[in-house]
Amino acid sequence: MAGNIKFGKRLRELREAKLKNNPKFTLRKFAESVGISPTFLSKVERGEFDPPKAEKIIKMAELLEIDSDELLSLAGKVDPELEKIIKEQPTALPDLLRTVRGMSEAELRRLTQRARDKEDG
Amino acid sequence: MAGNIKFGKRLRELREAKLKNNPKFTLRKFAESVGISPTFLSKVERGEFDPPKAEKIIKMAELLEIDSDELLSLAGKVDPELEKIIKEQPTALPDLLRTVRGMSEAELRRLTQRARDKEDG
DNA sequence: ATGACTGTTTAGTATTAAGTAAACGTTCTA
DNA sequence: TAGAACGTTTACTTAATACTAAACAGTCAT
Repeated sequence: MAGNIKFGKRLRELREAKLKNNPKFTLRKFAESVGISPTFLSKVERGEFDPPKAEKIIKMAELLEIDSDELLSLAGKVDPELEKIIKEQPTALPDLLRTVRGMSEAELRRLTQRARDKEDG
Repeated sequence: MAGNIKFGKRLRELREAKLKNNPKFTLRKFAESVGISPTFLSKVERGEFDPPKAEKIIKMAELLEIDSDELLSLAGKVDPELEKIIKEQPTALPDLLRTVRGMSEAELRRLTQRARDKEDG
């Protein structure tokens, strides 16, 4: 119930942009497509309620045709799929994450590229 | 309430090993040190209740003088600190994790070592 | 044979997250 | 001037997680 206004503002912005050329993006209709009540969406968009759970946020991102990581991040949540990935390597991946903590985004991108190279080659 | 017997069995094993040369590790006293009731610990150790939340598991690992990742992993949980790390790089780290998914532990260790080298050098 | 300490059982409670139904005032259209 | 649709408000609900207090039965030392 604390309310995250950044998430809400961005969501309304994205939804209203879509609404301009698609009448399926009214608050009521969008809420229905996502699987939540208009009541709840209204309050979330105005920061009166916390963002919905990750699953609903991912659904929203799909409908809005954007990358779900942006909305998840604004909501202060992490894609639950990442938790699954970590659980598949429950000692090596925590170690990796703790090691890369503090690295810049560019460094992380280079490391990711190197990991990808390994996979392919 | 499902009950995770592997976590419980291992916990009891570790606690009873400690108890052999330290009377502070009875079920009641250990429960108190961790900050949970003996009722709850008894049921958790016998797999009748789900493991406690991550924070309590980490406290247990400290008291037992073991690496918390083992217990967290048995409990099917992830160190909440990792979520914080991901949120610090909310696009690069999800990408990295999705990229390394499926890599063997040895490969992950090599990658971690490379990340560490970069940091130091 | 009592008191002190075990772990266990019975019977629940507390907290938090994640929402909802229905009515309301406003605007737009027919 | 009625009907339909919009976003909002009021007043609660539901579901899951994470536990707890108190009584109980067994063991051990005194």
